[in-house]
Amino acid sequence: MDRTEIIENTRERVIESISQNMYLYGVSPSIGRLYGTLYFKDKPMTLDEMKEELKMSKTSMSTSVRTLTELNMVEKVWKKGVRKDLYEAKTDWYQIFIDFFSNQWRKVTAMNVKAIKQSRKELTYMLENEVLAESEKQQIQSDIEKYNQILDYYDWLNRLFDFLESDEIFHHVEKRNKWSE
Amino acid sequence: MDRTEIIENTRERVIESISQNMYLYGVSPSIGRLYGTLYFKDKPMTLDEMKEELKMSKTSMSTSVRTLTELNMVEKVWKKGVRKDLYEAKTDWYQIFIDFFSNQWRKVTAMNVKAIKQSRKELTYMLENEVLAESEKQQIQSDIEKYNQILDYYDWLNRLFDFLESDEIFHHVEKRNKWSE
DNA sequence: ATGTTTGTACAGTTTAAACTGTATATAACG
DNA sequence: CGTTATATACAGTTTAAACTGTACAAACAT
Repeated sequence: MDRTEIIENTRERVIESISQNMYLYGVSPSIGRLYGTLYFKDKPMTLDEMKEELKMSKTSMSTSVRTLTELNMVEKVWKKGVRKDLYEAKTDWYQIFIDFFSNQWRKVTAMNVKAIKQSRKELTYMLENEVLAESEKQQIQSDIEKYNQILDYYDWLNRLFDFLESDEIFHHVEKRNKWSE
Repeated sequence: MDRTEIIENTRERVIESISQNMYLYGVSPSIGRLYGTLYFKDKPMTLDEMKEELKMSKTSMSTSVRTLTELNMVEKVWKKGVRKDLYEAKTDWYQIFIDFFSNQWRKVTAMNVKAIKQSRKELTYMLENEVLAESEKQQIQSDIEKYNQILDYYDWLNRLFDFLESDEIFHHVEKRNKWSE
């Protein structure tokens, strides 16, 4: 095994490890492997280069790159004279982590909040306008209380995301250069 | 449509919304629906009751409950005289959120760190013990620098999890009772 | 002990996600 | 303008995940 091969293997191991773990961001291992590949290439890549490197279809590369773009993990770059689209990996993992929450989680919680408010509205209406048996009333009030607690939680979650998005978090959990220079 | 049905529908909407969004925790919609169902039942449930309620197999209920238990979203409870296992939903979503990171994310980052340290070790060895062309040397040093940056990031991430796990986070992003009493 | 009940392993089936190849729209170039 | 190159929509295929039913092991009751 020659040296170039060893270097290649060390990379391969790390890429594999990154890809296996990217399910935390809700993407498949293949997409993870693509990100890993882009991460180690210091130049931007075209879809054809990715296809070649990963031995996969161009269609897959296209959709995967789109997914990674939506996650803010990859961006399209322009280069004069090059017709093909070029993509490169973003390398600021702190930012990627924070963006993931701000984008993905916020979207999801917003949908939940909507559903809950609608349900709460309907229950409140019943409570105010209908003649109810005592057991029904308690049932409803118990549900409304649950909804309220969930709303408070989502409110907290959003403020947490604000906290992360502003760089305030780095005052309390600071970046350190323990390993890198 | 009578009142009981309306109440049921409002719950159903919220459960559906919860279940659709639980992919953020890496679980399937069915598992989300199970959690939602348990969440609204104020009593613990047996596997047979879940099976009945969701019209699914007992095997699925068993594995789903296990998954939810690993996520700290459900816990087994004991009740004198009842032979069947009883499970109930945990309701402290703040804690669930934090536990998710402390457990799942930490596990994953630990694996990544291991792979990276191994790779870095091999590269460092080459650098110190082999005669290398200048281009190879630069290649290796560039990779090592990448590994170091990743390690610093993971170090930060773990300290962030510490920050969440200690209740320090609640001093900066406090719980509020805006909706609930 | 013996018989019953309950939870889960496992193999097989169904359903959904990932992936490919072709066909087409859009943009770049002469 | 016509021609060529590039990315993506879409239908079809493959692969993986989710789910079920049966069979068995562990726990309990008698």
